[in-house]
This record gives sequence, structure tokens and C-alpha cells, in this order.
Amino acid sequence: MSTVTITDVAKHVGVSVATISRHLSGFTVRNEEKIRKAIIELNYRPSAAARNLKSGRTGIIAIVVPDITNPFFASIVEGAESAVGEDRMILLVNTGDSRQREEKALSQLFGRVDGVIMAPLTEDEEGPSFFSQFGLPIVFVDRVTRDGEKFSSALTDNSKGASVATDYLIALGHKKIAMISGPLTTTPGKKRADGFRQSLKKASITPRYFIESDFSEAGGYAAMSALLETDEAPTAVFTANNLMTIGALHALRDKGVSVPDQISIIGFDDLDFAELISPPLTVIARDARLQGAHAMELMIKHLTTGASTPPEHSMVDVQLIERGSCAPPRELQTITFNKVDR
Amino acid sequence: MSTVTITDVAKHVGVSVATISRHLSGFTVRNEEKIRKAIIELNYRPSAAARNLKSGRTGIIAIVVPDITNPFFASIVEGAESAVGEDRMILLVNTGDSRQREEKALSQLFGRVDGVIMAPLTEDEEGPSFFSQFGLPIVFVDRVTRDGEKFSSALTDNSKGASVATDYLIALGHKKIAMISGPLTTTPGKKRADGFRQSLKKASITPRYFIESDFSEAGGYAAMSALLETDEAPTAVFTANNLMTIGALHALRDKGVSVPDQISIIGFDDLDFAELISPPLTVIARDARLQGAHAMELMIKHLTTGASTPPEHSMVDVQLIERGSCAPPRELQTITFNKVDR
DNA sequence: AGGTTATCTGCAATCGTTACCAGTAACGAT
DNA sequence: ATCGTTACTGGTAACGATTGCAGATAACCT
Repeated sequence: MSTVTITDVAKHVGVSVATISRHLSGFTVRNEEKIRKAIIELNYRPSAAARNLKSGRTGIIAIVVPDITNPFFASIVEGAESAVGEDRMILLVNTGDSRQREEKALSQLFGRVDGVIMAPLTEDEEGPSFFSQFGLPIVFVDRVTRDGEKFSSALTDNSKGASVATDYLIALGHKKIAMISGPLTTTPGKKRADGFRQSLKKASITPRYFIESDFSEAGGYAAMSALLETDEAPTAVFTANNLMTIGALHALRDKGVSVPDQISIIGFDDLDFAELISPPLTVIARDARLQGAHAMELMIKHLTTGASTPPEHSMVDVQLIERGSCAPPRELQTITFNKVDR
Repeated sequence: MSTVTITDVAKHVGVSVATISRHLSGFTVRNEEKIRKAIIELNYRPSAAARNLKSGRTGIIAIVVPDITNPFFASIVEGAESAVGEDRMILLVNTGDSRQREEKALSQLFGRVDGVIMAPLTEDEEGPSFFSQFGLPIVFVDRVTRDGEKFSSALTDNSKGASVATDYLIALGHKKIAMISGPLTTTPGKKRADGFRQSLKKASITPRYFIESDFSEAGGYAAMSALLETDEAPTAVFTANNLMTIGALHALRDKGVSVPDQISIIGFDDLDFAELISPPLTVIARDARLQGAHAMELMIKHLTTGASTPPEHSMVDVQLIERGSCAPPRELQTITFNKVDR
């Protein structure tokens, strides 16, 4: 069995356990060479558990996301992972959009990790601040809670992104512009809706088509279907995230609506196959990997400088990527859609 | 501070710490009600570290994947997560296709987790068996190492999937069939190549177009580009995984090759936007979520029944999903592709 | 009532580290 | 020779839980 402890190493070398411990933590000791040899020879591995118990540190940072199969969150995780460094690891928690699981996770995480990077389900929860009462650092990524200012965060310029998208549609000449929005209880949901509304207002267009959906593919499908059923369907639509964009595209396809001839569509967040669909999809993109990396950097900074430092907020920029899914409207004729069952 | 320990609870109730501990581990004790109340009142949370140290268990299962941004692995993780149960958590390690990181991860994982579910980078590594020498259970998912039989595994019927794909192309009348393969050092890479070759052999077609690539989008792009450069280009191509399929489609698009008129394409693993690209992509699909769940179930079984039980192997089935990217070949005229720089 | 289980209890040792404390040796400065 | 400084060292008490042991109590049977 591999129960070789620090004591065994100490005995083998002929020094005290304290010396071995010191060597392990990077101090210079007298018999460096002999110790190093003994460790390899005995195949000694320090017990993480004992270390944690004594030092209070675990070397693990949790990252809590709603849905890991969403490529956006996968990229966030990858970015965080890339910035985690040599002697720390990532503990992933996938809450599956369930508030209950999120809360359970938070309580289970307690004591197992040095900090939590999280994308909270909604803004109106007090889990995180409750959590941080016990001295556990929190960094928000992509989303914050109501008291988000108190914690560091790595966000993106959501309202700007939404404005850019909307302005773009307006510039093309669209007036009947719809938004398939995410839940207004989430940061990106709210901010993107804000940006959309602001742009419309600036252009003196009264918002007529606004559907609050749920950031899911099914939600996007349903919303787009509903939009197509309206008497006077919109000529352009802005979908607030990648999954809903996919859903909306499915709906358009099923109803036989051609893009961008009959309807223009622009999505928030790029998709790695955006060029492959026809027409290639125009989107608002941002660097999710970078965002994840920022979150991790903020966490590590917090961890190393101590809890006293004030929270910091990073913001990654958004970018319009013009491809082919948007065009000027064809208001000339009234368009009727042929309705097809899915 | 939240340093309320088991001793505090014991004092508060007026019993010994042993009693509290037993209550916590599910035994029936006399003052159940009072203890429960005290725990809530004091907001006591058992120290994971102390527990680990004493019991040797951590309640954490690691899952090691090469690339979390690959939707397939994301689904694996999601499936595993869904089967993990109440009192265990998942520790995700993303090795980023680096052998070095994989090895480091394995050594860091030691002592921090109760078991490791992993998709090894290549078949010829001894990391896992070395790892399991120390009594840490390993379950393979999607891929195995050379000595894979010794461990439980949750795989898919790779060679069958490849055969089904190839047979399908053959049945459509194709003779010049290419495969863009994954690395033959990986389980899915090898098995899928095997299936492909077997089907060709059965149909007495000598394999002419076979490119070993790397399961990445860039690799798929390069491979498809190379294929299109050959004097007598294939009329159909089977891409061995989702990412390479995307890459190949990009290449086809860039060269202006029309699918399936000029070339048919079938991929291994479905993509959630497969219906959206034109033509909709025909694929070999499998339930990755289920596969991940199986892996977790095998791990939990191993953990609860003890190390004595023999390894088990689960296999999820594959399924051909016909959409529109395959058609009979147009051998009549010689096709020349117009070459376009990307 | 007496004996036999069955169930619960507290004591205390233990898990493998870390960090505090005091001690020692070496060395140059006074 | 004495002193202060520097640079290590070993002993040992924690950290906060779990668990084997033996004793106590209650429950059950004859």
C-alpha cells in the first residue's frame, strides 16, 4: 500500500518531520538532496487531506455554471482552466439551470474549495453573499447577483452588444424589429434587453416585438414560432444568446422562411459553425475564453493578496461579425408564411 | 468566523462528539431532534478536510477529458454529472490534449478524489494503471488504454458505427470513399478506422483515400483540403468525429464544392445544428449523455461494492441519422474543383 | 426476577500534516 | 572571550473529524 507518510520520509533520511515539511513548502533545508532522493525512492505523496485540515487551504477553485453543454460556458471553463496555474485545480459544478442544485452545490462546496467562480442563475439570490460571509471568495462570471458590486466580476458589455446589433438592423432599414430575450432576472438577459430598447428609442421606434424567453434552444424555437404567427411579422430579429439563435433558426427552417430574404436574424454570441449554415450567421461575438481567464485571474489575485483588496471588475469587448443573415427589409409586399408542422 | 466544529455542537447538545459524528453518518441516536436543531442553530458544517483525513474518502470523483469545448465531451460531463447523486461531486480536469497536463493532473488528483473517470489521450500510456496501483478506481469513458480490460469502461460501438457509415455510402453507389480518421493511437480513432476498412473489404473496394488526422477542426479542414487536391478526388467522405466534420465542411465551403452533388459527407457524432446547415448533415449518432451517465454509474458501483468486483464494460449503441448530405455519386463527368484561398 | 440481547453511549486514539517554540551551531564583530 | 545575528533543526501541540472498544441502558424473553 501506498501509505507512506512524511514520517517515513523523515525516518529514512534521519531528520525530523518538520524538516521534511519545510522542504516541501519551499524553504531551504540542509539535506535537500537526500530528502529529494528519499521522496522519490519511497514514492511519497503528501496527503492533500492532512494539508487541507492543517492549513485551511485546498488548492481547488470551484466554477459553477448553469449548463456546461452550452458552448459559451464550455469556453468560459476552458478559459478559467487555462489561467488556473500550476498548483491549483478546478472543480466544476453544473447546476443544470436548477436553483435547488445551485444552492446545494454552494453548501457542499464549503470547505472543499478556496474560492468559487460562478455564473448565478438569477440576480435575486443571496446564496453568494451568504456564502462569502464565511470568508470564501466569490468571483462572478457572465452574470452577477443584485449585490454584485461587492464581488469581483468578469463580464461583457452586454448592453453595448445589444445596441450594436439593434443599431445594425436599424441601419439596414428595419423598423419591425423583434427581440427574443433571455430571462430578465439574469444579468445578460436584462442588459441585452436594455441595450435593445435604448437603440429603438434612439431611433424613435416603438418596441412592438419583445419576447422574454429562457436562453434555451426550445425557448428560442417557441419564441420564433410565436413571432411568425403574429399578424404583422417582424422583418428582423435579434436573439439574445447562442442557444436561442439555434432554436430560432430551426423554427425558421421548419416554417420555410428564408433568411435573410424574408427575415433578418442576428444573434448574440458566435457559434463555431456560424459560417456553415446558410446563410452564414451574423452575430455579436465576444471572447468567452478570455472572460473565463479573467475570472480566474481575479480569483487568484484575491486569493493571494488577501480578502482586504476591493473587488475588481473586468469587461471584455463585443464585436459585430457581419456574415450573411441580415439584409434590408422587403416591405414592398406583404409576406405570408406557409405554416408547417414540425 | 465560521469555525464551529463538531465539538461545539456536542457541547451545545450535551452529548459527546462521537454521538454527533454518528448522527452525521446516518446512525440512529437518541437525541436526533435536539442535534438537528443545534446543527441548524449553530450553522455547523462538517469539515470536509478532517473527514477526508480520517476516513480516506473525499466524496469527489474526477473526470478527465481532453477538451471540454468539444460538445461531445461536454455531454459526457453532463451525463456523468446527472448520475453523480446527492453526496458526491465532480472535479473536472481539462487536459487540453496535452499529455503532460494529463500526467500532472493524475498525480495531483491523488488523494483528492475517490476515483477518476477518464478519456485518456492515447492508448499507449501507463498513467492509469500506475495510478490505480494505489487503490484509486479508474473508469474509462469513450477511450481506453492498452490494458483497458482491467478497468471498467463506458464506450460506444465505434467500429460498428464506422461500418454503418461506410456501408451506407457503398449502398449509395460510391466507390471512391475517403475517410478522415482520428489518431490511430486512440480507441475511437483506431476502431472507426477498422470499421471503415472492414466495410470496404467486404465490398471488395481497395482503400485509396485514408488520412489520419487529429480529431480537431483544423485537422479536418487540412485533411479535406488535401483530399480535394488529389488527382481523382473521392466522391464521398466519412469524417471520424464532429470537430473534423466541421473542419471538412469549412474546407468544402471555401473551395466551393457542393454537397452532396459533388461530394457526399457523413460524420461520426451528431451536432445540434446538423439540421441547420445546408444540406442537413447525415451522421452516425450516439447518446453521449447516456455514455457519461454509464461511466459514473460504473464508478459508483465500484466505489460501493469495493475493489474486488471485476470490471464491467458498457456500450452505447450507434444510430444512422439520414439527412441530406449524402447522395449517389455523379461519376459521369470528371469534376474539377475551383481552388480558392481561404 | 434474572438472564440475554439489542441498542446506544463516551472515551480516547488516530489520520498526516503544519507551525509554534525553543534550542544549537556557525560565524563575524566587538 | 563574549555577544548578536543568521540559518537551521527537532519536539510537539494542534487541525476536526471517525471509529474501535468497553461500558451503560433499555428491551425482551423465559
